[in-house]
Amino acid sequence: MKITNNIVEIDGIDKEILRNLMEDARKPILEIARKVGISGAAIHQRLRKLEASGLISGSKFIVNPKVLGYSTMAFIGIFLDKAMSNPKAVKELQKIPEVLECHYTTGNWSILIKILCKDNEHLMNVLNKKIQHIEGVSRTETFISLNQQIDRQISI
Amino acid sequence: MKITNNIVEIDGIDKEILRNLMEDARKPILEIARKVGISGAAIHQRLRKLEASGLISGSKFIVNPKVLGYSTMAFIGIFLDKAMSNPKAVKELQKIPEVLECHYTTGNWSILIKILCKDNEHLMNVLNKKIQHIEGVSRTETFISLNQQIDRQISI
DNA sequence: TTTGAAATGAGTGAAGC
DNA sequence: GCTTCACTCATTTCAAA
Repeated sequence: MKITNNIVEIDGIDKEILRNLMEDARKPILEIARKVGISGAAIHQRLRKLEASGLISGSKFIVNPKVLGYSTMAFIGIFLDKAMSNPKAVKELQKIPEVLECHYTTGNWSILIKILCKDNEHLMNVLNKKIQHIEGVSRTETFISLNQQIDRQISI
Repeated sequence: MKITNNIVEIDGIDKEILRNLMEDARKPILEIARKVGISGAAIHQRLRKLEASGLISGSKFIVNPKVLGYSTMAFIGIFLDKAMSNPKAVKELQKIPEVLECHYTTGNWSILIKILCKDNEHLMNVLNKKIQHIEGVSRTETFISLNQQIDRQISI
């Protein structure tokens, strides 16, 4: 592992370890060890270094929202009255559990959010009863995702 | 666990298990067992059922792209000549590793993608040399994320 | 950075309530 | 659906190369 300008460079074994764990966070270290041909203890130590470098920010179980009845995903562009209102608006958006992502963006809107609802009615309620009521929000534009065709992490 | 209309409903213990593993996929089952007060084997059995129900779609290590030098995230709205071109365009987008998400959306564009690049120059190259060259792509609109303020999964 | 060995702790499956 | 028990396997640490 090499660090230049706060950018980490990793070698092929680290990449192999990460690729395996990015696919399945519970894959046993020993199994990876057998695959890449070094001892489990070595992998263990490499992982500690990767964590210390900040490259690994954790691990997550992925739940399938559709099985819980959440099948409407949408992007919403939000216009704010003044740029000033941003931190306050984000604080309010945090409180809405349906909001999965929130980006401060260049271009048309001040904020772009990704939201996940059960159905269109649920989406409408969140929009009209929650988002539109946030102080500073003047207008919104909604784009419903009819189908998500790609969903992945950075490739290593 | 109850299943109605293909929608799964889970009880408080399942929620507790999922919440723990969504936060840290490698958290030992026995540790969760001690927290929620039932045996490890019982948790193990519940997890098998949750997997079988399709609620759990796997687990992932999360890498921090900034540490690898990827610090420019953007959303790009893509206009396609004809709706027909969609499957072909998606196939081409699949081949571009910088593309993390791809949604077929209602509204202005045919497609909305999320993309992660090292810097603005890298983003410009992907746009001009890859995306604009895809057959059927007529125009694009780019929104750079200056700051991602929320990033989470569905709340359980 | 790697290794092997040793100790602790976790995952798994069967049987019984 | 939970429990306990027995077994196997993984994780973690450490000293040494």
